[in-house]
Amino acid sequence: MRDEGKISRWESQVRKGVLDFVVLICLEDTRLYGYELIIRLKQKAGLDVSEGTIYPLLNRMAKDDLVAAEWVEMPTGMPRKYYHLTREGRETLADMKIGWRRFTSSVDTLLEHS
Amino acid sequence: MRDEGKISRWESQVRKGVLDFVVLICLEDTRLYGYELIIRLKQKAGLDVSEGTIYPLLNRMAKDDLVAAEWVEMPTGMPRKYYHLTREGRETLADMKIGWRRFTSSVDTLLEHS
DNA sequence: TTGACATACCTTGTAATACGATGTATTATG
DNA sequence: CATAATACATCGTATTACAAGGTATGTCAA
Repeated sequence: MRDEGKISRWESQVRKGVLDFVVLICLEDTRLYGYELIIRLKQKAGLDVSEGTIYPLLNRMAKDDLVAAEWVEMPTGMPRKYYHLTREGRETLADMKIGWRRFTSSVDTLLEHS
Repeated sequence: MRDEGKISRWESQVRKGVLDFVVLICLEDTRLYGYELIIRLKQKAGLDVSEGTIYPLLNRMAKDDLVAAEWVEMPTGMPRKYYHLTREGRETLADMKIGWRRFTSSVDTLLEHS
């Protein structure tokens, strides 16, 4: 029997590093709140990210001034904390895009040469 | 002034998850010893991986039966520990290749839709 | 010959962080 | 009225990359 656990553990590892990146991508054009981000990552990229991951991550990025947030009272239900990119966040995202392309083509080169 | 640290910390994060993957790729066709692996990752993929990273990683993968190793005495210098893929390592690598493609195209989809 | 450098292995400590579990509060639904 | 969904948050654990430091051998220039 094939050990699925080893693969999913690996996929979790891969997600790890790229999570900041995909979150910034999602926030590039729209303001989103945490819970929405989780759903969007699932639907648009097939990424299962838990709440215990996303909320500390958003806090971290806010502390690093990559994103900023404001509370929005809803006519009904819980208030939402909407996040958007800061200027610094956009600059960082631009750098990450370059880094991402460089990195994936490195891996692809390795893949081809084998 | 632009904060380079934030990017390089991120790149370190990205490498993290994919490191097992690229190491298995490198071992797909040839036997390599740890020190050689470090040099090869640097030259072929531009990945700076330190010894404190690679040796524990190889031990971990050996414990997981993805790779196996044998000592080879050299006519001169330190003996080398040559690693090669096990059958299980090849199966895992095949799964990882699929996972890698799936994952990168998810990210690319996000990138295009923004 | 001595000291520096390269090769080659390893371990220990630390810091970062993903994730499950758990908790709170509100509203809708069966 | 209980359950589920929405929406936030935190805590503890486990994983792990990496710097720093250690061991050993060989080469080569000063």
